[in-house]
Amino acid sequence: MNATDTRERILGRMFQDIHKNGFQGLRADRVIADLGITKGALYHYFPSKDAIGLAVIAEIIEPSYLAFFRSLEQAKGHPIDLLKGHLQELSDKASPDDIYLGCPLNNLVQEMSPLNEDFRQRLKVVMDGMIHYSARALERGVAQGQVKSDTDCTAVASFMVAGMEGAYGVAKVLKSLNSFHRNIQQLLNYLELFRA
Amino acid sequence: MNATDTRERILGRMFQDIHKNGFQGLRADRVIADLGITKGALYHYFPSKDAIGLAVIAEIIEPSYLAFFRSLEQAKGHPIDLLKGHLQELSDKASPDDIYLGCPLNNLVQEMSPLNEDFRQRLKVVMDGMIHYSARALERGVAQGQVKSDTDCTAVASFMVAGMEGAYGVAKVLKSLNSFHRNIQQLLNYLELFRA
DNA sequence: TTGCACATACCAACTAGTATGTATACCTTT
DNA sequence: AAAGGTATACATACTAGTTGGTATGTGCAA
Repeated sequence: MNATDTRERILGRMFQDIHKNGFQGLRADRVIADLGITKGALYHYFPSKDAIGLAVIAEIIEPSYLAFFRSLEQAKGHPIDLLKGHLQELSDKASPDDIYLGCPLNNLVQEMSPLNEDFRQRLKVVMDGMIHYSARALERGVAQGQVKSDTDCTAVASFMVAGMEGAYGVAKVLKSLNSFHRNIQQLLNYLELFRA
Repeated sequence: MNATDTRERILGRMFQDIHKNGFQGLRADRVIADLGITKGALYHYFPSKDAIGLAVIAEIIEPSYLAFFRSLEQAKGHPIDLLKGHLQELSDKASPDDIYLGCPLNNLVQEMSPLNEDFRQRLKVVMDGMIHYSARALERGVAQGQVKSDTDCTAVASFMVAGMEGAYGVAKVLKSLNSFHRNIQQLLNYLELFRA
C-alpha cells in the first residue's frame, strides 16, 4: 500500500460519506474507522475537514462531471444528439441509489454555497464548465446549420443543466427512478426544439 | 406575549436558520440566543430537534408552497397562463438573498431525503402536491381545449417543478439572479409548447 | 392549588483537531 | 557496503469546545 493509494482511498470514502450525509454530516471518525486507519493517517494527508471537502470536489467531482462536457470540444456529430445522448445515458445508467442519494454536485451546491465561499467557487467552476462547453457546442451547431440560428445557446445550455439537477432533486424526494426518467425525457424533448 | 406567539417566533427563526445553514447546520443554541429566550422555552414547545424540523416543514414550508397550487383548483383562466404567472412572479420577486440561500424546500429535500424518512415523507407531500395540482389544472385545460390534447400533464407538471428547483440551484452556485431569470424564462417557453 | 410558560444549571456524548511517538524507506557519507 | 541520518507514513492518546437534551425551580394566571 503506497501513499497515493491511501490518500485516494481516504478521498473515495469521504466522497461517499459526503454524498450520503452532506459535508456538514460528514464524520471523519466514521470514515477512518470504516477504512481501518487512524487520525494520524488522515491528518497526515489533509490539514482540515474543509480541505477534505475541497479536495473531493477538485479531484473527484470536477473531473467526473466535466469529462463529458470537455469532450464536446473535439466531438463530432450533431451537438443536440451529443447532449441528448449524455442525458439519455445518465437516465439509463441511474441506479435507485444514485437517485436516492442525489447528484453529488447538486447536493453540495445546495448545502455549501451559502456557507463557504471556497466551496461555492469550486462548485461554480464545475457548473460553469458544464454550461460553457454545452453552449459552445450549440454555437458550433448554429454555425454549421445544425441548430436553429436564433438559439440563445447559453440560455439553453444553462436550462439543460438546471433541468438535469432539478430532475435529480425531484426524483430524490419522490424516491422514484421513474420520475427521473420522465423528467429527463421532457428535457430531451425540450432540447429537440432547437434542432435546425 | 402569549404562548402561541412564542412558539411561532421560535419556528420562524428556526426556519431562517435552517434556510441558511441546513437542518444539520441548525444550532438551537444560536437561535434561542438570537431570540433572547432559553432552552426551557424551546423544549417546552418542541421535544427534539427533529420535531422542530418537521414542524417547520409542516407549518411554514408546506402552507407557503402549496397555497398557490391548491388555489389552481378554483382558479379561472388558462392553466398555462396561471402556471406561467406564478413562475413569472417568483422570478420577479426573487431577491438576491432568495437566490443565494436557495429554495427552502429544495434545500431540505437535497439534504434530508436520504437521512431521515420522516423528513422525506413530509417533503414528498409538498412536492407531490405541487405536481398534482399543476397536473390537474393542465388536465382541465385539456378537457376545455386550452391545452393540447396529447399532453402528458403529469410529466409536464413534474418537469415544471424540476425546472424550477433546478433554476434555483444553478442560480445559487453562480450567485446570479440573472441566471435565475433566464432559466425561468426558458421554463416559460417550455410551458408555452403545450398551449392548444 | 393546579397547570402552564418559561428560566437556570448542568451533563454526557460527540467531534475536529493536536501533540507525540515510531517503524520504515531512502538517501548520503565514509 | 556499512553506517548513519532524514523524511515519510502512519499510530496512539488526548483535549478543548460544542451540542442536543434534561432535571429542576419559579412566577403567574385561572
